[in-house]
Amino acid sequence: MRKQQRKTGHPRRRSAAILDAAAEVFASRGFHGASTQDIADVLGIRQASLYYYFPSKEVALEEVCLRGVEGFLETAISIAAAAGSAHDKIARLIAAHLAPLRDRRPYVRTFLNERQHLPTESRRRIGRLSRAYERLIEDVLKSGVRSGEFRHDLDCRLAALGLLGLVNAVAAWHGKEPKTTIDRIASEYARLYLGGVGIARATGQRKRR
Amino acid sequence: MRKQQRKTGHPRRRSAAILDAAAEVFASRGFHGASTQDIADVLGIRQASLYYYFPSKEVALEEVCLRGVEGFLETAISIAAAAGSAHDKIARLIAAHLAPLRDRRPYVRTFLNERQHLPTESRRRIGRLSRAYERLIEDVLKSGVRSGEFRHDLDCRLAALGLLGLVNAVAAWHGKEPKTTIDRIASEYARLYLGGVGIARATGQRKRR
DNA sequence: GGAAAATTCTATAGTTCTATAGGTGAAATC
DNA sequence: GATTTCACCTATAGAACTATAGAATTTTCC
Repeated sequence: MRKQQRKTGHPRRRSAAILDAAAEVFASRGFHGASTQDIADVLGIRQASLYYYFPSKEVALEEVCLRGVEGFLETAISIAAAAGSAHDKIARLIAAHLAPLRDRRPYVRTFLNERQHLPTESRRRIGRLSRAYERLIEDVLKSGVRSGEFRHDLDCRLAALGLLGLVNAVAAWHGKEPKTTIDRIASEYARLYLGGVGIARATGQRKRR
Repeated sequence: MRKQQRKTGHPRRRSAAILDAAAEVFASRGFHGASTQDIADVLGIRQASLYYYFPSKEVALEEVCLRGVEGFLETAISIAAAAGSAHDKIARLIAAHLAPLRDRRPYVRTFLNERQHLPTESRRRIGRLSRAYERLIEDVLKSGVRSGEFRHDLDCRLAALGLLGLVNAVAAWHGKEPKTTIDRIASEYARLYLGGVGIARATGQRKRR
């Protein structure tokens, strides 16, 4: 008399679906706002059945957050290490930072908004990752200042934080904004960040009213 | 055998202190992560005593969020309506947006991060406010494009969202970053947003007065 | 000093939520 | 075709949390 339909398939597939559901629910309602019941509802299984896949809600958060950050630092390191102008590197860093939003937005959002609720240990570990990432951006900016590409009086720390604010905010609205592909955002933001909103290479002073 | 010290003073004072505590706790642990017990602990009173000041935790969130947004739209409207270049308006909008972080950061943070948990009605109301605010920024950008101050191919919608991302992120780290005053952030971000990180000199953001 | 108002207390009902224990049927393996 | 493993199930213990009721204490005001 069971009316549920079993999902057959490889175990990998199923745990992935479980984690997807958790990410979805954590992203939209927040870790504490989401109950394990909510996650189970998405999957069409019973609340207690989730505990076959993870030992606690907190561990589920850890796994989601982990998938939310994975790759970020590595990719950024390889971009920074490659040859090229600071200009190009910043543009590539922006594109690489936004790319994961295409196929794992709920994971990224959960990482960004809910990592503060991780247990102390993993929160610290992830905090170190974040700081390394920030420093890496800051270093690229500094190298751009040294090479003369960027303003000599640029506050690289503030500029790095600004860049992160700019790109991280995308996770919050992308998907709701119509007709805005990740590619488009990346190229527009790169332009914005590198050259500002103004007319970058105009010769004369703008007219003022 | 009561060891607590009563805070005497005007009723206004006391309710303000209660709301401060709620804002503090909501900002640092999130609405659902914060218990009424946590708020009471900050104040040194019993959990149930809070219900003398508000009828439910949700209403407390409403009041905190309301104080978190109040003034934003009004200030922005008057900046947009005033005379001056689009350049100046953007700079002033940035400064005005950051100003409340000086004296009500927990309120602003709670608004930014927890408004999604407001009951439907007030969430909608506040949603409308936010959208009006976004549109206003977008309009200033558009006027800058028309006047020739900004790039003719600027995507004003994206640029407006970018500006908001930039400034809203400050709420998350200001206070932890050492030696970074709101004034300094405002002027550096205005420069960044208007002229980018590169050595653009075209548009007259020079200080004159 | 005494009445009224304001503020906090104790005690607890009632709900919601996480997590555990043990069972069941289907699928995979031998 | 018997056995083991997998992926769920039911039932519930136990903790945490919101909110109410009514008493007690402190402060304000005359």
